[in-house]
Amino acid sequence: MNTGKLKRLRAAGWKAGSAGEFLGLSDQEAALVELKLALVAAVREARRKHGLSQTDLAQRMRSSQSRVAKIETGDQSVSLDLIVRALFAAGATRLELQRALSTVA
Amino acid sequence: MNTGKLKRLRAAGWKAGSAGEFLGLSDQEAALVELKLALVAAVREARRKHGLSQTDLAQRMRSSQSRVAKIETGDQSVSLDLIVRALFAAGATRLELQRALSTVA
DNA sequence: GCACTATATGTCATATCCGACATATACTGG
DNA sequence: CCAGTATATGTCGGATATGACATATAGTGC
Repeated sequence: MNTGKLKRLRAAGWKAGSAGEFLGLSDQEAALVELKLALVAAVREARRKHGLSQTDLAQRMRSSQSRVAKIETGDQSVSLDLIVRALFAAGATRLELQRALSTVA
Repeated sequence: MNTGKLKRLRAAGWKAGSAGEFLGLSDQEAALVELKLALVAAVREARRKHGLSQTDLAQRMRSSQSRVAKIETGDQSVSLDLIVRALFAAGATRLELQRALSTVA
């Protein structure tokens, strides 16, 4: 077996670390979830701003109405990629994307 | 009759089925690719800034060195979700993420 | 009540992504 | 040269996300 690799991994450890640096994975995942929620809100806003229905947006993304609904309701099966694609397809600009990120708690 | 909606669409320059829609999709995809590349650069920057090797970062993300390498080389198998998770795991703040987005062409 | 539109929810086959592993390259200090 | 470290690339089985479809709910105009 490859114990050498394990040793190297252990030796490498978690560098750059004061105690506070030892952030749990859950914190990172919480940040990602909050980020997604902020963008999801931006999608709905951008879509309505441009007078599009979910079906309209779905066509622009080459997706389906049900998937757009899942995007906007924060369904856990929806990736960040899809959210951002929806945002652009809904006519949001990069600046609006940045602005949406500012609203993250 | 729901002509109000059509008016709003036209006013916003969003006629369904127009040539602009065709171009729109490739523009949207180009925007997503550029966005990913900007974040990928930010990952490498944040990782080095905190003195982490790819293996270190992989441990923090509960991933593998090879996947981190793929993230940083812009491998097409890497999702935006994973890039952002890497960014946070590398110790980047939400502000740094926003700043990275500002560098998109 | 009925037809129409918009949005939400559940399911499913398949497409895409993931971690892991092997391995390659390159750079470093004995 | 050799051993150790860092990064890159190819592959693969299993995990997750996707579009599509059916269907549900709710609102509007007739």
